[in-house]
Amino acid sequence: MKSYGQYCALARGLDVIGDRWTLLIVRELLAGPCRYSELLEGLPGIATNLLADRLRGLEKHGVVARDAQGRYQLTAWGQGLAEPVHAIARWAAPLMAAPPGDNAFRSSWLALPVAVIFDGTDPGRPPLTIEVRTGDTPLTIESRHGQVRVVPGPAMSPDLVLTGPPDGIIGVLMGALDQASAVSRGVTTHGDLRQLARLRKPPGSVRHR
Amino acid sequence: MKSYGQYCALARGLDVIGDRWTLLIVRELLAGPCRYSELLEGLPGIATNLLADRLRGLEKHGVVARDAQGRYQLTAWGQGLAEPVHAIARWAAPLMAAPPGDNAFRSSWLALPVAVIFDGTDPGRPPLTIEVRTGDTPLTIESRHGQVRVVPGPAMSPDLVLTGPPDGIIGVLMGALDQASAVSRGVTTHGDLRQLARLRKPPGSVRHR
DNA sequence: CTGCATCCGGGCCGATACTG
DNA sequence: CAGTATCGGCCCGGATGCAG
Repeated sequence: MKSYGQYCALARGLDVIGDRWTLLIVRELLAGPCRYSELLEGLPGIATNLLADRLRGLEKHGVVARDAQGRYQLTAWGQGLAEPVHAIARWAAPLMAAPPGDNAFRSSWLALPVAVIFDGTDPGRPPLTIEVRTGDTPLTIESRHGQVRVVPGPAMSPDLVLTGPPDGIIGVLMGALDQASAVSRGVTTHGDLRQLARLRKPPGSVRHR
Repeated sequence: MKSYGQYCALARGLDVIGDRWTLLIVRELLAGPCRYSELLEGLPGIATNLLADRLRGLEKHGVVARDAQGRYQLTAWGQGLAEPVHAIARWAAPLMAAPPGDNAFRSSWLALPVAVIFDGTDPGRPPLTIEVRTGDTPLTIESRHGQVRVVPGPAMSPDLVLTGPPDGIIGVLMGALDQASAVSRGVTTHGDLRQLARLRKPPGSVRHR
């Protein structure tokens, strides 16, 4: 992309990450190192040459590097994009109220709303294991040591199991849907939904970065 | 722009603000309502039809609205873009170490680094008035009631006056340049630079949103 | 003068085919 | 598996036109 040619941090930042698809590539890499084919799989709709172009650009700018196995991973500076990405996702949360329609979905993308909803470290947050069955593959949300993280695959002995379409799952995780609304959205639950509320941050609490 | 077609908050957000120039238009509007011609002036390099296109798109999506005088302004939702914009600017701060070269610059763009450096409300922050003479027009940084804001135009009786090129000014505001380095960067100061340090946030302090 | 619309050349995007 | 090559089409950028 052509540079904006402006001496402004926003413009110079967008010179690096403003290209189409670039931040979505970063979203994939925020989950950990990825092979080229994994990126293609996680970015339905991208053309292969564009993915190669973007990765070259990100590597040139020092956002992405190759590891020993040739996988792509974020540099320390690239990891810093978690905050802009979360900020955009938080701002765009109202857009998720519209149903997926024919939009593509990968269950790994749930890591983003989970990071936004269960942000930061909270010593008072209880441990909990949630298995989520939606999209292409099951996934586990784990609350441990006051932090919430997402790992691929099913859980061994989950406290809560959520099954259903992605919009319903996100509504339940956000706390926007109660048990009855969740059912009407096609979400079936095994376990007590109220455990989720204890994972969310109380409003006005201190943010840890 | 074509939609990414993904059920993901980041992708859906970028469907709205991911187009080229869009976030720079938002940057301008974060300073307050703007006429079309003011936007053109603050966005050197943009084509007039693109500005019109982007404004239409932002209006359609509910990010921007017209006020009684026909000026463009952010909606309540659009104001929420301050956080993503600040997050990108914070991430891109290292890119500002490279000198402006032939990049364009507007002194009003200093509002962004000022918002990032002197973020939030801090009751312990002393009142202070700084006049900055750089770029196209002078501008005043005011610390009042624990908050720091930028207003156009010179100050009546500033505690500190900074004159010089934009990269030097930003270095001084960040605290990256001491008095001697500032001079070597072409910045002349009237007043005590140490007053600036009292405006910056102590690391690890609580963030208020 | 403000606030756009139109036109057009060039470059980027998107889909497919192909290769080491 | 991990990209490169190619090509049509759309979007971007710059100049110009024009209505209120």
